[in-house]
Amino acid sequence: MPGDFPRVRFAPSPTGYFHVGSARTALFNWLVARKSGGTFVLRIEDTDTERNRQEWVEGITTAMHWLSMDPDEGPYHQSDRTPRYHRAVDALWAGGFLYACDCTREEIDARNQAAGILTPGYDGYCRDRNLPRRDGRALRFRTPDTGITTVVDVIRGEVEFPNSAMDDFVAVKGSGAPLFVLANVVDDIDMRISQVIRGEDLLPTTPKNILMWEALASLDWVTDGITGAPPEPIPPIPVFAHLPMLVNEQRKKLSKRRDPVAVESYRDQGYLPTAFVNYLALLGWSPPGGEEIFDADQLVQWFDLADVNHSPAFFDVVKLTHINGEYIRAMSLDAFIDACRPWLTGESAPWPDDAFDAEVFRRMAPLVQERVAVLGEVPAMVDFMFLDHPAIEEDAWARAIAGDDSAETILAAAIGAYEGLAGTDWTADGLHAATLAVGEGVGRKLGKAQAPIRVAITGRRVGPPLFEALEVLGPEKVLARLSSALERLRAEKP
RNA sequence: GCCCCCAUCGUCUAGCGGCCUAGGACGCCGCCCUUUCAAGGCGGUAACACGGGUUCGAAUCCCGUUGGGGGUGCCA
Repeated sequence: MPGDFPRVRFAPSPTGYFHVGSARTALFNWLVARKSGGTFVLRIEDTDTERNRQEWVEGITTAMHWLSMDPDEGPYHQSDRTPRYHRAVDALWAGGFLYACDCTREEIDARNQAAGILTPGYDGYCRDRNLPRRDGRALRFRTPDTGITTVVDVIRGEVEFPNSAMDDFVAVKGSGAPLFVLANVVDDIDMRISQVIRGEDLLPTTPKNILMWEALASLDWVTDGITGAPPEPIPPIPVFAHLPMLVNEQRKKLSKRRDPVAVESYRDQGYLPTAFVNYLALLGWSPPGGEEIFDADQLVQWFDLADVNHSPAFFDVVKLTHINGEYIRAMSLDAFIDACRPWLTGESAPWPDDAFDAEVFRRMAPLVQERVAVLGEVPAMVDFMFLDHPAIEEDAWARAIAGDDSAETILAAAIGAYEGLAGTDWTADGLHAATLAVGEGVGRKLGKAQAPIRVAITGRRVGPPLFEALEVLGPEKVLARLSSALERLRAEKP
């Protein structure tokens, strides 16, 4: 029920593609809303005009839709709300919570260095200079010198921050543009957010949020009724929940530069949204019964923020892939075929569109389904079906044909045996029996005997079961490829 | 430097004082099945960071150490 409490929000900054860490944060917010009948708000934090672009906003909503986590409200854009922030700034200024500052970063660093202080923070130089507000001067928030600010966190309990360690942070740029903490808090107030669920990297800024919230509350401000409800007094400070970081193998926060973090790229590789959500949920949380595979309904039913772990979790693509494989194998044949479609036609297919035969694929699909872990692997499993002359991998040729003394005999014998089958018993069983006999002729079990044939036909050493594939491919192509391989082999012989 | 968070197999985790000679899953190894590869079945490898307490009893509670991470922007 949109409008109902609790009200949670996912507030990404559109500075790139959709990050898996963001997806996890969005998921946990979405879960809390679904679990409790609350409202899931999407807010775009685009106050940094230098780094934000509209296309990234579309990327976020598209990816959220793909994961079935559409917001109940929004997206709201901070860039649409600047007048509102200016009102907040005026109120804070009038209340004495802000002061103007014209220090540059260089000046601050120089002073700190001269004083022999290694602390990179602001030294409070302008605190009592009573500089008037003027274009070009930043506005800093005056933080208390003493006391403690306590963050109430559902996951971590009460976390205490000494105010003395907090410097006077910039709330408004010299240009007059609001900065993160200010916009964030004003929005959470106006949108009546009751629970803030976000990454642990934001935990250290939370006391600033709280101080800002308290300042605004002391000004007897009113909300602007953005939700459609009538304006009312400032709501209480939200309860927080800081989710453990998602890290790479080096145990460092996932970075856009070094780690594969784009949700879009997982989609393009053929990961299923259901499997992706399933895996994401397993990072920092596990269901009471210990199940590892579950659907969204079960997840909503079992999920509880209080059960979320405290420690960082490695985003393990190997395990994600395993889970994706489980999902693929659990699909009905029709669903699998349907899901494969994007990889079978158009640019992502290694064959021309008119070479693709849906009926042929349907016959191969059950064999393919249990052999792939991501949909992107499908084309390579069946390309020999749709390519007139599938390329033979060099390594496969070298190992299974050129490097096998019996290959020539096997290929020749297979041609003879298969010719006899054409038109009479061209079935997987018939081909199986014939190949078995060919193998016996050179003293080989089927496993070894089929290798040169497989490579000659498919170009690869691994693939779907051979005889089923040969049956579907038909005698004409099979015999042609065997002959051509045999010719090449003889031609290459010294 | 300062502030904050975290600490069970390689990885994700179960464990919330006795049920733990620590369970599951992924990975890895071996065997079975087998037409390659998968899938499946069976088995194996592998962890409570360290030191003090508290307690009849500690992976579980407290303190410290060490280690890791995050923050410390006129980014979010």
